[in-house]
Amino acid sequence: MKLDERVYKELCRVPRGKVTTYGALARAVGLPNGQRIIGRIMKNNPYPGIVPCHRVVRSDGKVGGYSPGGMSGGEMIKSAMLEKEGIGISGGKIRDLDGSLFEF
DNA sequence: ATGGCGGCGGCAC
DNA sequence: AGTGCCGCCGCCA
Repeated sequence: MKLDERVYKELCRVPRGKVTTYGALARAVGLPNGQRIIGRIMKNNPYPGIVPCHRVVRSDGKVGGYSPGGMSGGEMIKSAMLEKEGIGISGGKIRDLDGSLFEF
């Protein structure tokens, strides 16, 4: 199975209301340092709407990028979606409702 | 087969 | 605490 497939599958395991990181996802598919590849794969996401690519965030607390179909400025949309799923965001950072950093 | 590139990560200022 | 820079690894020309 191609790497992409595994990543998408792995990503689907992430339940609504929770998030994962690029690095974690990379490790999950056997690439300890393949964070970049994950981003690439998200960009090429062939299953928009099926694979929750918006649920992938950066390990430093920022939401990270989002370019569905190559459109730009999708990061705000990404945050909006995350908040809809119960994930708190403020100042471009992922926060829990009480202001503490979100845990992965 | 080689080079360039990317929705990042971590350590160093 | 915030910003910058370099590193690492698979995919597509």
